[in-house]
Amino acid sequence: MMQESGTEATSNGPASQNRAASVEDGARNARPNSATSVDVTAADLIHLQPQQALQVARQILLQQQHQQQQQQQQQQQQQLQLQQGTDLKSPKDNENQPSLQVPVSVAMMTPQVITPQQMQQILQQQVLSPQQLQVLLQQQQALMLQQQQLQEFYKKQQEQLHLQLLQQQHAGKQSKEQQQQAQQLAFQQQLMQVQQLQQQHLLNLQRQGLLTIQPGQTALPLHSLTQGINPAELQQLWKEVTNLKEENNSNGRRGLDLSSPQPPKKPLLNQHASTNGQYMSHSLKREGSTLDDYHHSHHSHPLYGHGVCKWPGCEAVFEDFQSFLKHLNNEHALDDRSTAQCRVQMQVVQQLELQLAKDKERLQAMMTHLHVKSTEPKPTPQPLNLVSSVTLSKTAPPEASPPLSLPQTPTTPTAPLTPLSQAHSVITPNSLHHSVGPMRRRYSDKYNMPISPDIVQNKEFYMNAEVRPPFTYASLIRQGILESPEKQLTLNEIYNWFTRMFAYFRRNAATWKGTIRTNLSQHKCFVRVEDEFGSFWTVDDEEFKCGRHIQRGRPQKYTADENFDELLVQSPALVKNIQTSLGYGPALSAAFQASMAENNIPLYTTASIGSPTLNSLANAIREEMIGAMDHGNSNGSDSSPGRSPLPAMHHIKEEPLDPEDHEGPLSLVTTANHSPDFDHHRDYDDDQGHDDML
DNA sequence: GTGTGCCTAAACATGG
DNA sequence: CCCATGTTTAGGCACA
Repeated sequence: MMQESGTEATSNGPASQNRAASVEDGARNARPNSATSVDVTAADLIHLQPQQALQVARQILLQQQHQQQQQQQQQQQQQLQLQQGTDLKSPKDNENQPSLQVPVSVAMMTPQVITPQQMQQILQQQVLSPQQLQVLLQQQQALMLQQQQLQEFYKKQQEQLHLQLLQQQHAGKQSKEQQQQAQQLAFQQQLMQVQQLQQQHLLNLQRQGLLTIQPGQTALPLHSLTQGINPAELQQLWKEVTNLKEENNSNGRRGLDLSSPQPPKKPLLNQHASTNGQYMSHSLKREGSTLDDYHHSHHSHPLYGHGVCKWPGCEAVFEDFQSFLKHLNNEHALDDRSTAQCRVQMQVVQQLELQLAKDKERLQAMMTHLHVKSTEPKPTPQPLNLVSSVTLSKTAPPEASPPLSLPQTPTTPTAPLTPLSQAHSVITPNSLHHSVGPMRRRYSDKYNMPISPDIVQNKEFYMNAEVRPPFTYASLIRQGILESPEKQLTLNEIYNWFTRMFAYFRRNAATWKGTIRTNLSQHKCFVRVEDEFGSFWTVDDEEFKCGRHIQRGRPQKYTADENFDELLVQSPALVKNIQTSLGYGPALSAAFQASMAENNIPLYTTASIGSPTLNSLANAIREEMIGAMDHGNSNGSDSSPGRSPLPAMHHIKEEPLDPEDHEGPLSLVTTANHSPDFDHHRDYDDDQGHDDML
């Protein structure tokens, strides 16, 4: 928990920086031209080629952005006129310029949102894994939610400003302009304050891993920051809220009541509906009844759910909706704090949008890549997602396609390159209909596919996308250990490796950490070694290839016809501890294992009887170790500071042997504990120990 | 239907 | 007592 390192969130590579920058640049560059270029609806995307669909979608978004920008410009002009003219407008003016009621801030909130429906349409053309789809949809939904909240807040903000301005109006025309100027000043000060809060908030988000802002990418968040705060916008924002007086005049005095309907806002909502299908459903719903009805009868305020105030950081509980409304008006009224929170929320939304843009870019690269690949093999119309691809891969003879030799030439550094899916299956749109639930089948398990190539090639992808890596915990732990300089990691370092390498494991730490501990204990391939500074874990790759677990429960029956030699060879309990009981340093232990592997000799211990070769080699290593230990422990480990790379001679937990099995130091009988299928995969021994790259 | 592998939760033990 | 670490067991799920 406490070791959730704070550095992972910023570990994006330069490639993603470039990608994000290009997205931003593209958006900026496209704006001036987009008005004349794109005239495609989301529905048209269905008829497009998969590669084109996303680009068109992006063009649509850019077009929408441009329209919004135009609206903003219009508003600026209109507000300029308003400022130059009299401060108060007649209702007629209001009717003539309905766009005045469109808050710039609200327009800013919906720059790049595609509806889930649109997203589905697009995605169903593509080749996607359920995980990727899930991630996209979650991001999209989060965006929608936040936008709704922001819109509600801005409505309320405007209404409250209406009231204030109405009061000012009653105070007399003479002082009105002065008051406005004073308020404008105060407002700007508030926003400046908010800017600082935003930066803090961004930093927090970054630390929490919610945002991934690369060092070279600072221009983006800074840009959005300044974009949200620049003086022009301050002016705009101020004018915009001050121009709502007429609206209030025509509507009567219902300023503070959030439940008060806002007929002039309907065009705004519908306008959004044109760009946001999900919101359209809301707006249409609202059009059927007043907002009052909406809030009171449906009680589905975006800031109110399950009896809890959903204002950021609030979470106050309320019995009924009315008390919530009171709370909303009292606790979250227009003040410095609320304004700051609102602006922060805007930044959050902007960042999410940015992230979405990046992910869409990534998605496009993925789809382009996979689409090309999908035409190569026979287009089997079956399987579908990675799960199935795993299954397929398992049916294929491993030696026919050694994972290590897969010539992967990434089209994009972040596109997930899943050798198996590319080699053996085609991800079809049907896969989208499959559940996006947790994957129970991960490759590298039964046939012990080395996962290094995939992890290495998709490193950046897994680091940034909250996609569950399609590997078993045991495979991942092994990878982490083998990646370490000393081929050994403490439990804590294993945790850190997971959080560092996989965005997915930056959440639900309690769950996966527990699973890691269970795996370490249950898998015979993980060997715990103790030294004077603590304990660490190493990998017995041979055992990993066998994929055995520590015997749980009652020992399996050992039939007399089992081959005794094989039992010797397969002694996992011995491997689990006797090896380390000799006090071999992990590095040498790894070397030892490698030697064993090269000789195709299963790793067990010097104590175990077996081949003379093994015995002699083990003895030689032991002597070497003893000599080395005389020189003390010198070389430190980067990944495990404060711990000696050489374990102390004293060790370790004793293997809990069954009493009837514990006969003599050699414990040969423990072999009886093994699974009946212990020797199923001996043919893959030649693969061993060569995939500890990185 | 059954066996197997994996994941997850939980209980428990141990040591700092 | 709390927490981290480690072990063990049980149940659920997916798959062959």
